[in-house]
Amino acid sequence: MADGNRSEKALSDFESQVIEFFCDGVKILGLPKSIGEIYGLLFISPDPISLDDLVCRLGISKGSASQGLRSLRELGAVREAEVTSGRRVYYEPDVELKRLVGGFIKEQVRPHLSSGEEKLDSLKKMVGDMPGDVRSDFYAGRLERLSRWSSRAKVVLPLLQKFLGS
Amino acid sequence: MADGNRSEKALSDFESQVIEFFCDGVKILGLPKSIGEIYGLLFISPDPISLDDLVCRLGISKGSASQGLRSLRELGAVREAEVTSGRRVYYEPDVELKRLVGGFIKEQVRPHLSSGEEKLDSLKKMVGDMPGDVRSDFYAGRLERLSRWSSRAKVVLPLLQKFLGS
DNA sequence: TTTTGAGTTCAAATATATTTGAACAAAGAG
DNA sequence: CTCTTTGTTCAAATATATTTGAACTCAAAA
Repeated sequence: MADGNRSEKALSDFESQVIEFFCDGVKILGLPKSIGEIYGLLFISPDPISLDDLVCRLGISKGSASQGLRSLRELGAVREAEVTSGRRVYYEPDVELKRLVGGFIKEQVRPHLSSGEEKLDSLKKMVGDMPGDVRSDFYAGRLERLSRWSSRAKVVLPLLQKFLGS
Repeated sequence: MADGNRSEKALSDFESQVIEFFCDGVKILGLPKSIGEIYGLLFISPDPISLDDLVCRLGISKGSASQGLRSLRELGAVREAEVTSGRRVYYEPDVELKRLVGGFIKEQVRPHLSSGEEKLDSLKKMVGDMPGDVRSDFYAGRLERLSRWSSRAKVVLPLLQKFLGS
């Protein structure tokens, strides 16, 4: 059933530019370009899109599309649509800034903060075991400062999400 | 004048771990590892440090050290110390979270936001020139949403800096 | 059960970003 | 003025990250 209606066409100039817009965006976040392409196309498409659509329209490999979609689902930026015509899965974007930011913080930021705090604790222990001289006092002060940075971040992140939810 | 007192020694285990801590940190921000190494050593050193010290102690090239220092100065994360014994320049870190975040926002975030807004305007113009059908209404809605994201960001960033300054 | 098609995985290929090092510039010392 | 020392630049080398594509799994259809 060759479906002339659907989306196998090349990207329009408009679509390309929207996609490029998102590529720029995800680059700032340190995510790969393909993620931006996929989310961009989903974002600007009125109807849900399947993996094969992404492959055809963006001209990327099935592997890229599959991995990109997984990352986006993990971030909560994309979800399966209800459609499910036949066996194929269709996807649609989550377009709520609050949820996008929340997902990014939860997946990309918090894990780093946690592991950072563990390392900080281990460093503090090292300083505790040092002979107490001027230098170890300096070190303790610096580590204290890092702890303060970390708790600031822990206070600010939820606040940030709250502000973006309005 | 071989100065046995100063810093040509290999990094202590403690110093290495602090530096690694900062390398992890800058990676999240999408900055190169050498930036983390340089800032890390400055952060944990009681006294200002010269470019040559960085080269010797971190085992990086002069080129890397020079470029890394420049980036850090542009970010406002590092400044020249008063010392200036002889012709050599010594550096010290800025350790105020508020200023570090402020510099990062100003140098890395705002430029992207600005160029993003320009691209958005151009996209809106494209939609304005489209024949007015259902699809162009959808596009206009999506672009409107992007505009809202952008203004949210512009409100939140100064707020963020304010909170970190307390 | 066998076949078909959607989707995943991962090692190799590619693309991108960082680091190096040698040539160069600038400025004080002799 | 010339020599030395300090630091910069940038093309090439290296390291890192992403993308591809072929082999695979899984589940539904025949």
